[in-house]
Amino acid sequence: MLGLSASTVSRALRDSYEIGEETKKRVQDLAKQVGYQPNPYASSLRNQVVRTIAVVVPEIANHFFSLAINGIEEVARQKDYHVLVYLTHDSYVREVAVTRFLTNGRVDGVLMSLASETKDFAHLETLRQKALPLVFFDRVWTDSGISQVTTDDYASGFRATEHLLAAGCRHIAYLMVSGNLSIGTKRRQGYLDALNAHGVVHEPDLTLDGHGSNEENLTLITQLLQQHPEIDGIFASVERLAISSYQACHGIGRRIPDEIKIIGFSNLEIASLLNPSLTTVTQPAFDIGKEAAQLLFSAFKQGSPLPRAVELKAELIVRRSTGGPLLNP
Amino acid sequence: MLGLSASTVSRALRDSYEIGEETKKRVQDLAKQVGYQPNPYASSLRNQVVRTIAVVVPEIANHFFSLAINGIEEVARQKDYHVLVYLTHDSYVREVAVTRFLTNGRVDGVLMSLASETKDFAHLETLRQKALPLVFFDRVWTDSGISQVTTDDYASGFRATEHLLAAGCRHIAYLMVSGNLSIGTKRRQGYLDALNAHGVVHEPDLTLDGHGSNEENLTLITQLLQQHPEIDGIFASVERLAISSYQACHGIGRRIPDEIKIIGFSNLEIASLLNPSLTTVTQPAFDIGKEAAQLLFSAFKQGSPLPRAVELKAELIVRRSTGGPLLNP
DNA sequence: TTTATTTACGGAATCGATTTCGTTAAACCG
DNA sequence: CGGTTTAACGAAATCGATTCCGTAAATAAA
Repeated sequence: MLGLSASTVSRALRDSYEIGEETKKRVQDLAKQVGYQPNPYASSLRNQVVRTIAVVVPEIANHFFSLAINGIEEVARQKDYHVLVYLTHDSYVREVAVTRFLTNGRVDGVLMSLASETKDFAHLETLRQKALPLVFFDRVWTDSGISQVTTDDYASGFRATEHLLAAGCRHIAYLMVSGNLSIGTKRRQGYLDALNAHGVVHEPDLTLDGHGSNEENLTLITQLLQQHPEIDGIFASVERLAISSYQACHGIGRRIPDEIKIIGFSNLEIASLLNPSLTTVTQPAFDIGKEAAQLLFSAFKQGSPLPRAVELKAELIVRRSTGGPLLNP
Repeated sequence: MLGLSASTVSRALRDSYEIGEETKKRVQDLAKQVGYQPNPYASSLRNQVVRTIAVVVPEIANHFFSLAINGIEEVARQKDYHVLVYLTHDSYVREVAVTRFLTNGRVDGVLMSLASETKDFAHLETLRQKALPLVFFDRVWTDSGISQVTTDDYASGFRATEHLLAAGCRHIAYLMVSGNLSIGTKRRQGYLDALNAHGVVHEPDLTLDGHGSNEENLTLITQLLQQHPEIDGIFASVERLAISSYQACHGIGRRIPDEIKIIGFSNLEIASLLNPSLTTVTQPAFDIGKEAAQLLFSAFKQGSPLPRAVELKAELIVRRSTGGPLLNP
């Protein structure tokens, strides 16, 4: 439109020193006027940079993950990056499929929270081989030497269990989703060590693996409570299982906190409005997302900085479900 | 690696009839072996198709939207499409900025739920001009002639109000987030018509615009309840405001449902576990997402099929907060 | 005044995949 | 057996933006 070559236009738009001031202005003004926007994929082809990252999570209808994505999006927006979201629904097969099509230059980096089914990590080695930056958050591959952002899972598990013990519980059920992942093992180790530290015998029968659907979990928990009427405390290591526990107790008329006390990892902002209000171990989900994204972006800048493992602290919020006050935060 | 030209390889991988069977097999086998994946952006440059859609929503830490995204992702995955997620945080400026960088071939289509601030739609006209397929869901631009998926907002607003009236309420507060958007006006019209149909006078002072932060809304609602002690019912037209209403009532010791009854639009799967359990108008969020995505994909196939307006039905689930039974779904 | 630099821009190669247009050799037809 | 068709493949153009390389004109240095 201005009788200039494509190279001149390109340089003018990128404010190159090679272009005269007047020409630059004419180009930039016209570009603004006609709303010109460069095709991002054409430039990615030259630059080998797409300004896009992938977020791979087990689920999205979950407070922890939606808050984490919120944090990630915030950082990405500031850096002018775009965010692709993929859900694995906790399926290993799906996770492998997703990682496969991320290794084609589709994204500059990946933020990932592993599926609970995942035991084998070969698909993640592929990312490393292709030099695709990767940062885990929450559900991490611990000994991978890959950057990760987690919560103080062991300490939180210990504190949560200790809190139940202090509230008088002696038969504490432990509900988890994955024996493979760090969040499974670390929180569980905290639970075991706390029992041990307080001289309470660990009863393996009281551990339940709730990796299925919410309906299945509700059935399993109900059965567990009926088969073991001695259970006087439940430690739900993920939010979904805390909710299912409430439903199970309501269903069979078990009174919380009188007959049974419940504590759960959760980011429900309405935990205080539940009946009764739920004592939670609340992870800084938004900050975990932000921190993970920042780690990823720092990996873009440097060649490859030392992989870092950041651990943020979770907060124990005592409410009515473990005998806390009727009115609470 | 096989001494073949790029054109032959490309054709072999796409199973072209122009390539000999034996050559095809050699190429395909080697591709599998070395894990070859074509660069999606290079092919998008030729095909003018990126197999990527954008989802633009006000927020993500919200049951309705996270469920809708879940539905969208499900359809996208089946069609082998990728999903970019953008958050507007209900900001008009942000929404305009997002639409701007979607018109560069970055995506093949857009699914959008409008920011509550949005009153002007010029930025969306741009999408139409650039022939970028667009489908609204939930928070739609009603008279745009653009495909949209909504809930039966008017009928739901009417039913919800009628339910409060039947429960004995005579001074019903209406809490909303946006007077511009259809979900604001339609639900509100249902509320007004229901009052009218039952001979109850509408009190304009009892309508509150809660477009700010949760903290601000909590303050506003608390003030409203204190200034109008006659209020015996609250109709929260979005989830966030229902939660803030609970907090306000708890905060100033207003007993639900004895002194005040509350009904809210909500997709909280734990509405039944709240104290007291919350009567909800529950939208089929997952299906809305699916339906919207399917509309978008059908627009890809056809040149441009007639814009369609799909309306799904919301469900009124009566629980304790409006005097329903103590045990409920 | 002649040579060396800048300044300001255009041409063409490049990124990776696809596709149009040839081209060669074998197969087929009358 | 000469001419035509078909099968199977390669060369080069293409998508849009960027950048290396070149070059003409203007300016500065010698």
